[in-house]
Amino acid sequence: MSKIIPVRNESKKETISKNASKLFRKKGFSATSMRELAVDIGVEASSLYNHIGSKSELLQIICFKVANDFINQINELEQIEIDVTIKLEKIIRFHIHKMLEDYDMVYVANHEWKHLQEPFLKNFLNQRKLYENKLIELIKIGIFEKSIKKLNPQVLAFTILSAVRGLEFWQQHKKNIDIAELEKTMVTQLLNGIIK
Amino acid sequence: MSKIIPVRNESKKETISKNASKLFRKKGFSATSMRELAVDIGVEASSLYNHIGSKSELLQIICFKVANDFINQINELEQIEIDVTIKLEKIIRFHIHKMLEDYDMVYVANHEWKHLQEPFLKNFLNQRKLYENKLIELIKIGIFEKSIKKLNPQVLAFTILSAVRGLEFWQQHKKNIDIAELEKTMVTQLLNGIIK
DNA sequence: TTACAAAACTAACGCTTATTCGTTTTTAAT
DNA sequence: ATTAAAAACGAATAAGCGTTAGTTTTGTAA
Repeated sequence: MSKIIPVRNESKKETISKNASKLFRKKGFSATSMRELAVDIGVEASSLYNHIGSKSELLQIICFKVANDFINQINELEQIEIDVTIKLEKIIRFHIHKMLEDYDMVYVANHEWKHLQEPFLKNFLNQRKLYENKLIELIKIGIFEKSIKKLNPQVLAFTILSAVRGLEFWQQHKKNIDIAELEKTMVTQLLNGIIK
Repeated sequence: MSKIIPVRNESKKETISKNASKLFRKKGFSATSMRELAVDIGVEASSLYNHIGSKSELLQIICFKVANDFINQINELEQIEIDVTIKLEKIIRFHIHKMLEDYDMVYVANHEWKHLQEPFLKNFLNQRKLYENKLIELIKIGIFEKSIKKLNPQVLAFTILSAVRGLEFWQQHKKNIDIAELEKTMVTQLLNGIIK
């Protein structure tokens, strides 16, 4: 008989979630079977149900963990009194670090959330919209304070989010690009542009 | 008995592909069943196989149609002798227009390509890399000519691609944002930055 | 050592899946 | 009206799905 062995001080549920993140990212939520997940962990599929409620629950855990991390960060940022442009820079850098640390989970939250069941789907999209709106508000302040160009704040926000959400590419080029250069380049491009 | 009725001068295969694009986008490739697709078209699932070879073939058609469109555009652009920054602007605008015209197909090509079977998967990724490399080369020329800032060309290229690939958000905000403003804002942000 | 709970196992359920088969209906050309 | 091809159908297939039930093994504490 095999066993689920949690690494470090993780619970077994966390171990399963981590493995699920990896598979959901690689194969997609729908194309990943509980039997595959079980093989990956080294246990029978039915044994997983001693620790989790359902396949769907795994997706919930992943998506809301990520959503909360981002909401928390932007909430903290709101409290601090620094220039808007510096806040934007911090947000971009946070996205880059999250994508580095929790690649699988962030990827799944970005790409597989549509397979959440109600009411979790609505809930997740509300969280997302909340985050987007906070970013838009930040940009509006910047425009008001004349530190940011007078452009459509919604588009500016979505472009930043699209750019950082697309950071998956970085995983495949880890060796070529070092993280400090990545950060510097993206922050410069998104905030200052690329044309001399 | 029902029938597959092609609109305009499309073939029936094209009609099926269009419908498949819509469903693959909404539900994902794996979560879309041939029965659902059949219902959408108004026919029995088995009847589809008079026109297509397999579910997988539908994904191939979609992904390679999109890949070819983008490759063709950047190839044409290579021939023209205009400033690099104007080429970049044209590329960004082309992405915006494609996302507007063929939303479902472009979305599927961007998000569901991983479900392609070999050798199509490798083939598609090669096409993608080819496109990315052409964009990187363009940026390198710009840096050499000193019209573009000396930053990591790979990161610059991927950030632009991430930003335009994320243009899905626009579909949900069609009413609020008009396309001319969208184009202007994104081009300005990505090329000139947002800070005054 | 005994006893209990946690967590593994095997086996199965009911359902859905993509696809195939043989047949019938429809369409279009002679 | 006759014929042949195209395209629909219903039924069936084999495989895979998430999940449950009942049972056995394992780990822990008295």
